Amino acid sequence: MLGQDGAAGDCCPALLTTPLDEGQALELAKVFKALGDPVRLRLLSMIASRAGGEVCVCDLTPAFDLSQPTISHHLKLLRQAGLIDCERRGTWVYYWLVPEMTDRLAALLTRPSGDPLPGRTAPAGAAS
Amino acid sequence: MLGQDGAAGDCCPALLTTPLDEGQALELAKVFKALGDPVRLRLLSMIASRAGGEVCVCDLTPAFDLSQPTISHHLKLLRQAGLIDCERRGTWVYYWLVPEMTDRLAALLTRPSGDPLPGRTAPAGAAS
DNA sequence: ATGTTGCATCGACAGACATCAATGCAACCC
DNA sequence: GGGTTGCATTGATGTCTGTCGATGCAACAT
Repeated sequence: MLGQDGAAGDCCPALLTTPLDEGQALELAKVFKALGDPVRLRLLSMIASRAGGEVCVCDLTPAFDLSQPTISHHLKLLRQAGLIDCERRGTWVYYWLVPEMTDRLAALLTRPSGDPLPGRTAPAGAAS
Repeated sequence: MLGQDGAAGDCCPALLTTPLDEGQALELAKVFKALGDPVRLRLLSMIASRAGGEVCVCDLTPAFDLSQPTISHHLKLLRQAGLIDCERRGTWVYYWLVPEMTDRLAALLTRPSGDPLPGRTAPAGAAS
């Protein structure tokens, strides 16, 4: 997976400075695909911004005009992407953010400040 | 769009600290959806990491086992998402990264360091 | 003008995905 | 026990999406 590759020389795929290989691209795409839906984005946002760090599903479902199974499905995808995790406690199930994953994505999308993206040399006919 | 809302009180959607509203979620989802495909991720990575800041399509296409129309299609989606831009120069078309967009995404996924995500209080029955 | 090359667009098609109603299952309450 | 509530899973269905071959169009070469 993408969340446990602290093994050898593969610390961070470096999206913006080195061409991604196929394997990395496949893993990463799964996570971004999970973020590529407005319902899941709102779910993630509601979970992440919750004081206490946890949300009960029963607090999420009524915020949408969608059936309960649909919300459950979206939560499952977010969990499979490693973005959230959950636990059953008595009758209710609580979800929380996995900040390590969002941290990783943020790092991927951050360009190194020292020797940043080449910054393309003003193209010939682009002045206008 | 998402790239020009420097207007009033909407500087940055704040994915992780405030619940996203439906409109913001829809716009953001378009961008993440564009990133949610391994081919597009590799294309973006190849474009972003290119010395000089630009890549000719003719340098991208042969790197994939896909037809030329398919690559063209993916480039179009990345461009519509605001992640890259392009320009025709003579016979060739050159693409480059729009760093403002990746910067914005990185900011969205970065949790505020001062008073960060509540950091959930160790759940009651989770000690095992 | 004619041919060639680089890239975008079109139309078609198979596979993936979001959604729902129905059902299953666990935990609680009586 | 039986009933109820909270959530996940299943199966079905309509829509979206990745892919291709065929075609169109612009720029260059001869």
